[in-house]
Amino acid sequence: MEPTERKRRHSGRITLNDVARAAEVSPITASRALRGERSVAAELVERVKTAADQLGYVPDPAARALASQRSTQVPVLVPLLSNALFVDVLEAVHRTLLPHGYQTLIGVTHYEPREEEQLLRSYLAHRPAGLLLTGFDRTEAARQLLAGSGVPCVHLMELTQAPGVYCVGFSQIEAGHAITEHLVQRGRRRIAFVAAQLDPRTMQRAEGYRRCLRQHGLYDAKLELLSPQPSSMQLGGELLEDLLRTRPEVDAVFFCNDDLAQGGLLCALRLKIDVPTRIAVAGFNDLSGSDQMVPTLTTVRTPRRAIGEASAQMLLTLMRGSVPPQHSMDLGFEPMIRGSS
Amino acid sequence: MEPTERKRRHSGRITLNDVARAAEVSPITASRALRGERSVAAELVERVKTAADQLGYVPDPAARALASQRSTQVPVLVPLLSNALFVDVLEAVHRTLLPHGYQTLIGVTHYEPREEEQLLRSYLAHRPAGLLLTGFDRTEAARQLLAGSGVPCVHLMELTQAPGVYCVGFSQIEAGHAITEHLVQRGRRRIAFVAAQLDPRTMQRAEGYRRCLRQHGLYDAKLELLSPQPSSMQLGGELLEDLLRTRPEVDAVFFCNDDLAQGGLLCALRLKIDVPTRIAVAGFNDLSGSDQMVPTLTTVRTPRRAIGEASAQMLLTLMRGSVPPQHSMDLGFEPMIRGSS
DNA sequence: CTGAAAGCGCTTACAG
DNA sequence: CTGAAAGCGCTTACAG
Repeated sequence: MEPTERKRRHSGRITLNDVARAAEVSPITASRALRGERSVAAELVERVKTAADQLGYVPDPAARALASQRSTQVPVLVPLLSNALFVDVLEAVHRTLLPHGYQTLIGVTHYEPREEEQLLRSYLAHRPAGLLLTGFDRTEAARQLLAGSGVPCVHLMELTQAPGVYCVGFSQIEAGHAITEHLVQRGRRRIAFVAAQLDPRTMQRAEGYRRCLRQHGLYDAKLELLSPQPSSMQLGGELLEDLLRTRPEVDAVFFCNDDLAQGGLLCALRLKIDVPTRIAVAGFNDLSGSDQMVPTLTTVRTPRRAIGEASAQMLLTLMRGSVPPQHSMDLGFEPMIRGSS
Repeated sequence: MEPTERKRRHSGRITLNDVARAAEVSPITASRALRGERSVAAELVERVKTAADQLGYVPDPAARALASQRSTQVPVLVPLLSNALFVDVLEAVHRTLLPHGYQTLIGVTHYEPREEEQLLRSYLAHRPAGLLLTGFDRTEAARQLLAGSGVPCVHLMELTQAPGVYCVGFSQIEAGHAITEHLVQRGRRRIAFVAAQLDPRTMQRAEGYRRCLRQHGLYDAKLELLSPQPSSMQLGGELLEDLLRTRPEVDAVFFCNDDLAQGGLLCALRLKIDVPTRIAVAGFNDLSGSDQMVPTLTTVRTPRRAIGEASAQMLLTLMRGSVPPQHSMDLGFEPMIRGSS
C-alpha cells in the first residue's frame, strides 16, 4: 500500500475531478464552466456540462462554502410561525430561492430582539449567502453584527428611506389610516382600536388609526384597547366583550389582525350582537377564512406573498453582486370592504 | 513575500487552530475536546473550552461538513405549508433540533411523490445529518435514494411496523373510526364523509369511517363526497351545500379536516341550517379557531406538536448513532366533543 | 482563455 | 490519552 492509498477517505461521490477528467479539461475549467463564468470557451463549457450530466454530478455545497467562504443558505428571520402571515411570506421566499440553488432556513424570533441577535450570531457563523429580516426593530449589537458581516440583507414588511437599507413592504401607517377612514366614511363615530401582541407594526397601524381619527376630530384614547398577549381568535372575542362592557357607546372596531377580528365576529354571533348594524368590524391582513365569516370580514389585504417573492428577488440581485433598481419597494395594500362594515 | 504568504485567503475568522494555540494543545485535541469526545483529559477539555469561550470561537459548519462528510442540516419534507398542521409540526421540530446545533430546512412536496423525489435528490447532495419525511407514500426511486444514502430518517404522521422504518404518529384509521363512532352514538344514522385533497392519510380516515359504519350496518357509499381539490374553508361550504342538495336525508357530516368543517359550519350559519339539530358536524385535527366556531366544532385533536418533538428526538438519537427504544411511536389522538354534534 | 498550486477549516485514520 | 499527516471537494489568486 502506498501512503496516499492508506489515508483515502473518498466517499464514492462524483466529484468535480471526475467531471473534469471525463471532459478532458482541468478541474478549474470545469468549475468555471459549471458556474457559468464567461471566460471559458463555449466548446469546453459544452463538454463539461455534458460530462456533468452524464455522471450525475452534484456539487458539494460544503466544499463550495469552505472554498468560497460563502454558503447557499438564506436564513429568514420571522417573529412567529403561528401567524399565517409569516408562513405565507416564508413559502413565497422558499419557492423563489429554491430554483436558484439557495436553501431557506427558518428563524423564529418570538418578537424578541435578544432572540433575534442570538440567532443572527449563530446563522452568521454559517456564512449565509444572504439574509431576510422582519422589520427594523433590533438590538444595536445585531445591527453591528450585520454591518460587519457584509452579508447581503433585505428587510421585510416595513419601509424606510435609510441609506444602504434594502426593504420590501408597505406603509403600515397608511394602511391603518385607510381602513379607519373607511369606517368614518361609513358614518361611524366611536371607532375603537383593539390590538394584541403590540409589536412595532401593530403600533404603526395604531398610529394610522390615531391620525385618521384626529383629522376628523373623533379621536378618543379610551377607545384603544391594547393587550400585550399573543394574538388569537379567542382573545379577539374576549377583548370585544371587554370593550362592549366598558365602552358601550362604541359603534365600530378596527382589530389589528384578522385572527382577533374573526374571534370578535364569532363572539358577536354568540352574543347576538348585530354586525354591522350595532357595531361595524374591520380586521387586518385578509387571512384565510375572513371571506367566509358571517358576515364576511372587512379587512386590509396585505401583499405578503408578493413581499416574499420580491424580497427574495431583491436578495438574489444583491447576492449576484448587482445593485437592485430600488432600495425600498412599496407593494401597497388593498382595503377589502365586505359585509362587516 | 514568501510563497505561503502570497496565497493567504484567511477570512479573519477565529479558527480551531487559534483555540488550540491559546489552550496550548494540538488542533486535534481541541477538536475532540469541543466535540465532547471522551478520550481527552478533563484538564485539557477545561483549558480548550475556556480558550474557545474567550476567543468567541464558533466552529465552521462547512469545514466540519466537508471533513466529516456530514452536515448539521435536517430537511423536513411536508406536503404543504398552507395547512397549519404541518406548520405546527415544523415549528416543534425546529425548536427541538436548534439547541442541539441542527438546522431545519423546509421542503414542500405539494403531495407530489415526484416533487419529493426531486427534493430528496438535491437535499441528499448536502449530506444532511438526518431527514424527516411525511408519511410513506413515495416513489421507488426515492426509497432507493434514501436507503442508499445511509442518512438517518424518521417518518411523520403515520405508523408502520415495517422493519427498519422509524415513525412517529397515530392511527389515522382508528381516529376516523372513533369520531364516526361518536356520531353513531349520538344517534345519527345518515352520516356523510366529506373530504378534499384525498392524500393517503385522508383516505385512511375514510377507511376508519367506512369500517365503523359497516360495523353498524349504516354504510352508504352515496354519502361519501370526495373532492381532489385543495382543502379550504370555502370548499367546505360548497361541499356541504352540494351534499344537502343531493343527499337531503343526511343527518351528520364528518369532514376530513377542520378547515372544511369550519367552512361547513359557517355555511350552515348562512343558510340558517341548525347545527347540531338538523345536522351534526365533526372535523379533524382541532385546528386553531375550531373551539371558537358557532357552535363550537367537534373534532379529533391530533398531537402534531408532540409528533414534531418526538420525531426530532428520535432523529437526534439516530444521528448520535444510538438505537431509539422503539421504531414506531404511537402518540394517539383525542376526540374533542363540542357543540356541533 | 486555461491551468498548477495552494488553501478554506475542519476531522479521519493511524500511530504511539 | 495525544498528535503529525493527510484529506474532504471545491475556489481563489496568480501566472501565462
